[in-house]
Order: sequence, then C-alpha cells, then structure tokens
Amino acid sequence: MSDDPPFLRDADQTRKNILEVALKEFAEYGLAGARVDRIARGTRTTKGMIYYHFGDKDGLYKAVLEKVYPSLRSDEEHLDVRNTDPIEALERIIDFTLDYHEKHEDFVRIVMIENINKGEHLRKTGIDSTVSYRIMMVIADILIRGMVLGLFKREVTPVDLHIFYTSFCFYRVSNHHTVSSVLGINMLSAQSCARHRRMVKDAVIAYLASAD
Amino acid sequence: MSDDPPFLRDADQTRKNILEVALKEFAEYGLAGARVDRIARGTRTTKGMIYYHFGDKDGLYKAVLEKVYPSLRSDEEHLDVRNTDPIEALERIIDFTLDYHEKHEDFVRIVMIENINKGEHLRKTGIDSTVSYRIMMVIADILIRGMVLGLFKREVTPVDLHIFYTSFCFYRVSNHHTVSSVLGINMLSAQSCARHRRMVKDAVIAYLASAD
Amino acid sequence: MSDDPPFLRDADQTRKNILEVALKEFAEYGLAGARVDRIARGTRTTKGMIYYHFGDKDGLYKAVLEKVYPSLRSDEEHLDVRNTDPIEALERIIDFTLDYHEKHEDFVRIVMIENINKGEHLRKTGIDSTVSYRIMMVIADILIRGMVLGLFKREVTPVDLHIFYTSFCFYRVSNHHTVSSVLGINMLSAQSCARHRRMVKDAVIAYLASAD
Amino acid sequence: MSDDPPFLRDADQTRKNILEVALKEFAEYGLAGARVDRIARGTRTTKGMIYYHFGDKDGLYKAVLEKVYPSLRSDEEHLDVRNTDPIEALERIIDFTLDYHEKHEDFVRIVMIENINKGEHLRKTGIDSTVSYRIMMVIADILIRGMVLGLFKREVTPVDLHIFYTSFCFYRVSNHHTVSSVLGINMLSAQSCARHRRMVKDAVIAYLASAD
DNA sequence: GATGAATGAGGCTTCATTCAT
DNA sequence: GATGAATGAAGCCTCATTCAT
Repeated sequence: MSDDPPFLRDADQTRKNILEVALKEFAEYGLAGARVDRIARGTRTTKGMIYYHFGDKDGLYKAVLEKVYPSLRSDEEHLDVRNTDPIEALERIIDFTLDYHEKHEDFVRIVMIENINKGEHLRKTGIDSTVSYRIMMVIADILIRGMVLGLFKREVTPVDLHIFYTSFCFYRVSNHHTVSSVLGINMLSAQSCARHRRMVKDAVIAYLASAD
Repeated sequence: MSDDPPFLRDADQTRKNILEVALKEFAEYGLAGARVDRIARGTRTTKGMIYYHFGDKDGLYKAVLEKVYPSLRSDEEHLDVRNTDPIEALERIIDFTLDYHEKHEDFVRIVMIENINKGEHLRKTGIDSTVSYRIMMVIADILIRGMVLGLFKREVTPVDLHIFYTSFCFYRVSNHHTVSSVLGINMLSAQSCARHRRMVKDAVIAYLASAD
Repeated sequence: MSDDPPFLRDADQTRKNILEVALKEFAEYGLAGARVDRIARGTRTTKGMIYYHFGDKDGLYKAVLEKVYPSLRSDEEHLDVRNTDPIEALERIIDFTLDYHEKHEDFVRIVMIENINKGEHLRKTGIDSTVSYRIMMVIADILIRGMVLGLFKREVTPVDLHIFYTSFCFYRVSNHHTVSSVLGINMLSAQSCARHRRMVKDAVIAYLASAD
Repeated sequence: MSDDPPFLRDADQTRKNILEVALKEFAEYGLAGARVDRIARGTRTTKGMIYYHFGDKDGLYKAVLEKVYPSLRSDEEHLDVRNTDPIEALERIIDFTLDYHEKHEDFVRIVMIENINKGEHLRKTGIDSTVSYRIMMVIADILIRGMVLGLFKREVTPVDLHIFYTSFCFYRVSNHHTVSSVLGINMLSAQSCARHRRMVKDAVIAYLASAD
C-alpha cells in the first residue's frame, strides 16, 4: 500500500483513466466542444499521453465510441428471457431499455453526438450490426413464441419492433431539455417515468396483439 | 442610383439571409462546430454584419432557435381535423409529424444540438409551452371525441400521446446514422418509411383502443 | 506625420513587413527550423496576421520564394551589355553574379533550403524557366558575337555556361562554413574574393577561347 | 543458446545501425526537420539507445558528420596519380569528384545542411584541414609537374583549384531541384552529366594552360 | 544495455470578436 | 450600415528528452 504515485506507469490503466474522463467530456460538450486540455486535466496523466495512446482527438473520440456501444450490448446479455412468457419477456426487455437509457445519459448523449457527426466516426470503428445480433435473436424468439401461443397477431420484424420501443426510451432522455421548454413537462421525473413505462409497454403489447 | 448593388441595403433582408445560412451551418456542425467565418462567407454580407445584427455567435444561434420552433408549429396550423373522424384525425397528425421530421432534417438536428446544449439557449428564448397550446388542444379534442364514440378506452394526456408518436418520428431522422451502422437498416428508405408509418399509427390506435 | 501607429491598417504594408522578417527567419533557420512566433515578434503585427495573409507556414515560405527569385532576375535587367565587347560583357556578367551572391547571402541560403526541400515549394510557385529567359538571351548573344569575331571556339549552350560560372559564385557563399573548416580558407575574405573573381573569369574565357 | 535475438546486443553494431539510419534521416530532412522517433523506428533498437550512445540529437548529428567527411577522403586515397601525366591526372581527379558527388547525394545534402547550420557542429568535431592534406599534396604535385613540363602556365594554389572544380561538382547535385525549375534542365541526366564532365575538365585544363 | 511509457515545453493554427475607415 | 484588416486567447498537436523497470 505505497502512497498513490503521481503518475501511472501502466499503459492499460492510463488508457482506461483517459477514456473515462473523455467519455464524460465528449458527452458533456460534443466532439467539437470537447477540450483536450480539460480531459488531460481530469486524468492522472498529461495531454501528451492522450496523443501517445490515441493519436489525436478524433482517435480518442473513436475509442470512446468503441467502448460505449459494446457496453450496452454486454449489459443486455444479463437479460435471460428464454423461458419467460412472451409478454412478460417483452416487458422486461422494455424495462431494461428504458432503465438503461435513463441511467446512462452519457451513452445517450454520445449517440446523439455521433449522429450530429453523421455517424462518420462510428463507421470507422469495427462496430456493425453484429453487435445487435443477440438482442435481435431474443426478440425474434419472443415474437415467434407469442405467435404460436396466439398472443401476437402482428407481423413485424425484430428490428422494427426494437427501433419502435427504443426510439421512445432514447427520446425521453435525449430530448428532455427541449421538451421541458416546449411542452412544460419533466420527462425524467419519477411520475413521468412510471407513466411512460406503462405507456410503451401497453402500446407495444396492444400493437402486437391487434390484427394486421 | 441603384444599379443593383452586390450587397444588401435592407436590414431585414440581410438578417433573413444570415439566418438562413446560419441555420444550415448550425444544423451541419452544431453550436461549437459552427464557424462564424463560414457563415459570413455563405451570406451576401460580411462578418461584421453578423455581430451588428446578432451581437455574438450565441445570439445568432438563439435567433435560429427562435425561427425554427415557430416554423413547425405554424405548419401544424394548416392541419384542420376538427370535423374529422378521431382515428382518421390521429392518422393525419401522425402523418404530418412523420413527414415534417423527414422533410426538415435541419430542424431535427437543431433540436438535437439544443439538447446537447442542455436547452440552455432555448430557455433564454421567449419560447415556452404556449407554442404547443394549439396542437395540445387538437389532440385533446380528438381523444375526447374518441372516448365519447367508444373508440378509445385509454386514459392518456395529450402531452404524453404527443411525446409518444413524436419520439418515433424524431428518432427515425435524428438517429438514422447510428442505427444504420448498428442495425444495418436504412430508416429513411421509402420502404422503411412506409412500414414505420403504418407501425406508429397502428400502435397508437391499438393502444388507445385497448383497455386500461 | 502622425506618430507611428502601433499596428498597420494596410494589407500591402503588413504583407511586406511580414515577408521581410520571414525571409530573414527562413534564411537563418531553414523551413523546419523557422519559428512562426519569432517571425511574428519581429513584425509590427501579430501571428494571426501571418495566417490571415499567407494561410500557413508553408504559404509564407512560398511567398518568400516568390519574392526572392524575381528579385535576382530584376537586378540582372540593369546589366546592359548588348554593345559591349564579348569578353568584357562576360566579365561583367560574372562580376554581377559573383557580387550578387556575395551581397545576398539570404538569397543563397533560401535557395539551399529549397533544395533541401527538394524544390517542392518552388514547383508550387508560378516560377519556371521563363524567369531566366532574358539572361539566356544575353548570354546567347555574347556567345554568337564572340564566335563571329573568332574570339570563342567552344560550342556551349547558354544554360551550361550559366550553370558553370554560377555554381562557383553560389558555392563560395553557400559552402563557406564547411570549406573554412575543411580547407582552412575563408572564401569570403577580400583577398579570396579577388583571386576567385579572376579565376572564374579567366577559366571561362580560356575555356571558350580554346579549341573543342 | 542464443536463438537469434530480435535486438542487437553488440554496442558497436547498434551504433553503426543508428548512424546509418540517422544519416538518411538528416540528409532527407535537415537537422531541424529530422525526427528522433523516426530514426529510432528505422533502427533495430529504440530511442533510449540513441540517447544512451549519442547523448542527444545534436550529438547524433555530430557523429554523422564525423562519419561522412572522412568517408570522402578515404575514397580519395584510392586515387593513385603520382605517376600519371598531369593532364590525365587532373581529369581523373575531376572524374572522381564528379562521380563521388553524384553517387553520394546524402553526403552533398549533409554538407548543405551543415552550411545551413553555419558549420557550428562541424567545428565542434575534430575535423579540420588535415583531412584535406593528402588531396592538396596530390594536386600540388600535379601542378608542379605540369609547370615543369610547360603544360601549365597559370599560378594557382591547390586549394583554389580544388574549390573551383568541386564547386561545380557539388552544385550539380546540391542545386538540381531549383535549377530544374528555373532553367528547365535536368542536371543529373546522363547527357547533362557527360556534357558537364567534359566542360569542367576542359575549362580547368584550358585555364591552367593559358597565360596569366 | 534495453524498453515502453511518460513528460512538458513549445510549435502551428483557429476563431470569436473588434476596430478603423 | 458595411468592410477588410487586425487581435489575442486558446485550441490541437509534436517532439526532444527522461524514467521506471
């Protein structure tokens, strides 16, 4: 238990430390608004290390992207709904999605920012639709089971269904500032959250249950 | 003796010209990424005029915000669904919302950007929930009429319902870049658009029609 | 005669001022060794103006190149040897060349530096062999007249002859530091200069006069 | 044991390897433009070793200088013209000089660079005019023998004569980039080389043969 | 001797803003 | 109102050098 050294001598630790701080900075200010100096000041290292490990500001941003996407998907892994009743399963997936977005505003903001960047940096990343393979399979399985049981009548692809409930979960977090101004409602209050949670679930289930 | 001057002499024209260019610039690059120089080059005037008319970069951005929000609402005015069947009325409102977002990516991006800014500039604007008063009244009227006719059974506020379908319409445009990478689907293709249009409408109607 | 203003408000003056200082800096330290900060400090303006007027460091260097080459050639214009005896004419051209290099060490160093850069920047300049057209014509005329008079017997192109005497005039200035170390002679002393001046002239004349 | 290690264990080998790479780097980019990182990457060792063996960047540059000068002179040793006819001897010396410069552009560039540096580093080196002693003696011998035989009439020091033909041989290589732009001639083409080779030799011989 | 990580001063450049005319 | 030139703070990045192991 030696006294905390002023600087790290471990590349992995350094990278991790930088990435954590960078995630916050990019989420807070966007790519253009983020300041490398501010990131460096937030870490236990120096600006030079950022360039040593990540090349340039864009490289750092890309590394943040590469970290943040898989993180969502790996949390999804813990959802195990294979042996659950289809409606219950859907509710749990929607709960998870709503909670994840609400708890990870940083993630939501990074995704917004990347869309402002027109997805250019994400494309340069190795990330592609394979990251979504598992969740798509899970949804497909639920839809099929629901069909077989006669609970669901609607023909819909897992991708479309996923987009549908995700859009709402995302928007609640991404747009809460402007919605607060323009509609005078705090979407992130406990009450709104509870109402909205019921609303998406009910809508999805009613949609699937209704005839084509 | 006015032989068509290369530069504008009319303050209003100048302001309008600057605002148009600024909207594109802010929508393209965000607040931090926008460049006053680039805006000036895009106009028929010079940088000095931007500062003369709008004070500073933030002032210009605020002016863009003040222009873009009312524009959506004034388009909504043309929707006249007072004497329309509630379901048909809802479908027309959702159609309008979906079309408006798809046709005005600039608007969507400005709203995203303002959310990245945590709504700080919008708050400094005169814009508040009164801009949404009319559309809320329209939805309320539809919901009441639907209830009375026994078509709708669900108790839901106009605000929540509006957020629900808008979130999807917004997300389709705002997040199409990242969704394209992560799900491998182009949400803005004609086919996706048609499917999605049906999906929101069906889900909203099924939701309202189903029991609490 | 107002008191010297701290900053210029005249683009041409500013450009000229920057160029003068930049010439000295590049000549002293080379392109890579030159410091934009140091140049700025030497001028009556600020660093920003360098970028405003010249784009970047390379642009400034290119502008220096564009200034320095024509300067040599325009000085050559003052040589009028059309009605002079061929030998006398040649001697005057060599005198001019030797003097020009000795008096303009900056020019010599800039040319050296551009050769270290492999001529990349000069190529991006509008400068080409047309700048040398006049002097080539002058030499051609001398050679022809010398032939006609039976003074010269050697067939040689103006270009080759020009390279021959110029190489010596250039080298005396460009390489005087290393020659001083390695041969222990100061090529720029008055005595060396006098001896060398005689030597080039005599060699050129003897060469032209001797049979092929 | 020793299963061929990827890194050198032999200090001398390491030094030699670094020096070779450094010569190329300095010749390519100059002292200010050279990058220690790039040199290290080019070697079979690491940056630390450069500092271990040569102290600092200047120390490495100095070591390059100390290697490159003696190399020219040691090649000259192979010239044996003591028993050769004076004119033939001179021609062989000029041939050697012209060839050496043409074949060793790196050498030429290092000398240029050191002149850009005003010879400061060469002076800190042990190198002085003794490195030229041998070639001076050879030229002196030729001049004396030519005088005795009545072939040469010109009084000229070996140093001046050496500078005269060397300047041309050096310039052809050192300045070929700018000359190509400004005179539109490729001095390093086979044809130019042949013409120029004859020209220097003829000029030197004509000069020495002609009366004072 | 050897290595990869770390340092920090300083380099080049950008950019919102102001100013003289 | 309008303009081009100017400002200066601050941004991103590089690079010679050092250090712990």
